[in-house]
Amino acid sequence: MTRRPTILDVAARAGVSKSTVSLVLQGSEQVRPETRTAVRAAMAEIGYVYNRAAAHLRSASAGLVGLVINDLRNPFFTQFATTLQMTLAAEGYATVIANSDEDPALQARLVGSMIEHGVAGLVISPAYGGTQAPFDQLARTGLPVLQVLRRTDPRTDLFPFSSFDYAAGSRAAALHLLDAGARRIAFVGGLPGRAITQERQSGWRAVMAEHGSEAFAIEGKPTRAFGMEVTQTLLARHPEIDAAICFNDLVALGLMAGFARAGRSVGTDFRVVGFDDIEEAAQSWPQLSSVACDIDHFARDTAARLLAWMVSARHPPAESRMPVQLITRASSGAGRSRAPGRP
Amino acid sequence: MTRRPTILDVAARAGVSKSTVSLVLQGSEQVRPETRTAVRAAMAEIGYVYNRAAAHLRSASAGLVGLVINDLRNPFFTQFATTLQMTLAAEGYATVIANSDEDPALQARLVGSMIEHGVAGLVISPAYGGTQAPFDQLARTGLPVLQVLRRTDPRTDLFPFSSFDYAAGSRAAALHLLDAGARRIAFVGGLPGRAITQERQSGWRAVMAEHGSEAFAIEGKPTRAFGMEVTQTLLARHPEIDAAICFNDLVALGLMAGFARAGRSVGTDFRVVGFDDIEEAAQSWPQLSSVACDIDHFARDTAARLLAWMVSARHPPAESRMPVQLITRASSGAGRSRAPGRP
DNA sequence: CTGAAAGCGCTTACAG
DNA sequence: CTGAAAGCGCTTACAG
Repeated sequence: MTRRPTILDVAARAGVSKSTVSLVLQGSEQVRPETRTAVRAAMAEIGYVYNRAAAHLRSASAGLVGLVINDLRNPFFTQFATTLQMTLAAEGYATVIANSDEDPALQARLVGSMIEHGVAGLVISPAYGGTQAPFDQLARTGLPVLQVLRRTDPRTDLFPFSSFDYAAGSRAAALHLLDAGARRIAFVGGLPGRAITQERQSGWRAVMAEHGSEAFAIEGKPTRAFGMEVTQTLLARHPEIDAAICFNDLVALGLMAGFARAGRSVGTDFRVVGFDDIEEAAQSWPQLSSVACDIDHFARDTAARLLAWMVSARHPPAESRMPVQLITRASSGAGRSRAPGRP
Repeated sequence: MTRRPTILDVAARAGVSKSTVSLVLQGSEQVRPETRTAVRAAMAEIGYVYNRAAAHLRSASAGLVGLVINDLRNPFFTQFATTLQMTLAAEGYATVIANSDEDPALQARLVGSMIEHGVAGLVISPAYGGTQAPFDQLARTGLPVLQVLRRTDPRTDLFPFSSFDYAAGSRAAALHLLDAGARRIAFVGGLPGRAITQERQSGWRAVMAEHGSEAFAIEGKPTRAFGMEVTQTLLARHPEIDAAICFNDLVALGLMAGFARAGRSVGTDFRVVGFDDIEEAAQSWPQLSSVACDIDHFARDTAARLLAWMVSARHPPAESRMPVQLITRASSGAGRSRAPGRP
């Protein structure tokens, strides 16, 4: 295995100086087209590979962006990660995706590793718990850092936060269920004490208060298994509940599987609305109504925000909320109509 | 924003030479413990951050591993990617995960980008189609490269291939269904002409041949939607079919949703076995029998293979197959027993 | 155990 | 438009 060719080898082959090769590499306009072509040909002939480490050492950026996700196995985050990566790739940035797996210690190491690798910016959906250390470290670097979907560091001036307008979504879901004939609407799932649980409950709570109904919530893990579990509780101990807004679609699908097992029909006896509108929502039976969060749009928006900050030093607003949309399907006893997310 | 501190700053602060700092950075034994402690303290005080680009430029490796996945949105691959990343992280390697999204052109760019970033090794589950160009480029670098789950380049001496023993899995599934009382077993899903479709069919084909039954396959996309679609075809035009082995669990779940919609019961009238044993298989209703592919084990195994190759120059075998296991549940009319994957 | 020197492969002003 | 020179922040022998 021979030594990897460098710009010196390319320069020798093409009969120019290495500065010229460097300029061609950067797509400079000040090199004659013929020269450029000759240099490109020389590169191809000797199998030249650009060495980013060297470029990075001398200049500012390696064109790397870091993405730290609390749970990459969750399809919602996977979708966000892949779309963000592809959007940034179109702008010439490579994205390093890492999964902190809800582990603050691992997250701290990942953030450290990304800084060492010289990322030009970072997007983080943080794990809960742990210390401020990684954010302090990030603050010291002065790097553009975006908190998305979860806010664990309150310094949104340093780490701007963006998420969806979940409150509007749960309000729309509650109004829709009442409209469809539901009388007692529970909120199912979501870990207690978490900001996102509170946000996804808030619109529903407001509607319940407006209607003088009790806001009955059963909190728990955002999983299918928890949804199935809740079915038992509901059937055995809360027969008066005739509808549920679920923390996410997984809980809703679990709840529906539980009703199926009990031989109870969803969409008439009991109405369900989920959150996220994952692909499966439209493919379950009955089809699941859900508050759609356009994660692709959100990912592209996040990329644009980060690029503006990295490239043009345009600092994003401290907090922003993307609108959501209620998609009504059979599980809430509705047809195919669509109601806007902001009533 | 001030200049990032370098080892020179650390050296000045600690009152040693920069070589000593470098040795401490590498955890060398030849530095006195007191000196080491002093250097570490100096680093913390001035907020020193290791510059990997510089280290990489001078020495061999940046401790980076590349992972290119054809469809990172597929939970099976997501699980593989996250487990591989975490296993390699435990050995001090950072993994750059990228999604080629089944696009050969994008894949070529991603491979090029990873080489430029100086990865020490690469794991690829390749997209189908496109040219050999990226593999030729990889061959020129002499880098350790592992093909996993899909083999698109036949040079397994250069790019060792590993996957699951799907043939044994579909054989076990077919025998189990016959044993449970099924008479006519179809194979549903899997894109025509793909090696993996052929592999997942092969054991079933062999069993059908041994029993003198016709091997009836309906090929198609590996999606829930396709599974639902097939239900119509089956009910309307092939009432004699009383069981199906599905290309993957998504197809199987779609098929089951289709039967549910038609008011037909799965597990008695019709038996279903899926492939992959994704989390949802145990949470659907009825629970789905499936050929389990231990993707976590496979990911750890892949990491070990790659590390052995990168670190100790131990070349893996050209091809290897990991055993699978048939998990029988209600969808095939079985109890909770487990039958081994290799009958 | 520690220090002085060279060099990894680029980019960046600066001359020409 | 092109060339010669310096330097990015490390690691690596090599002396001491």
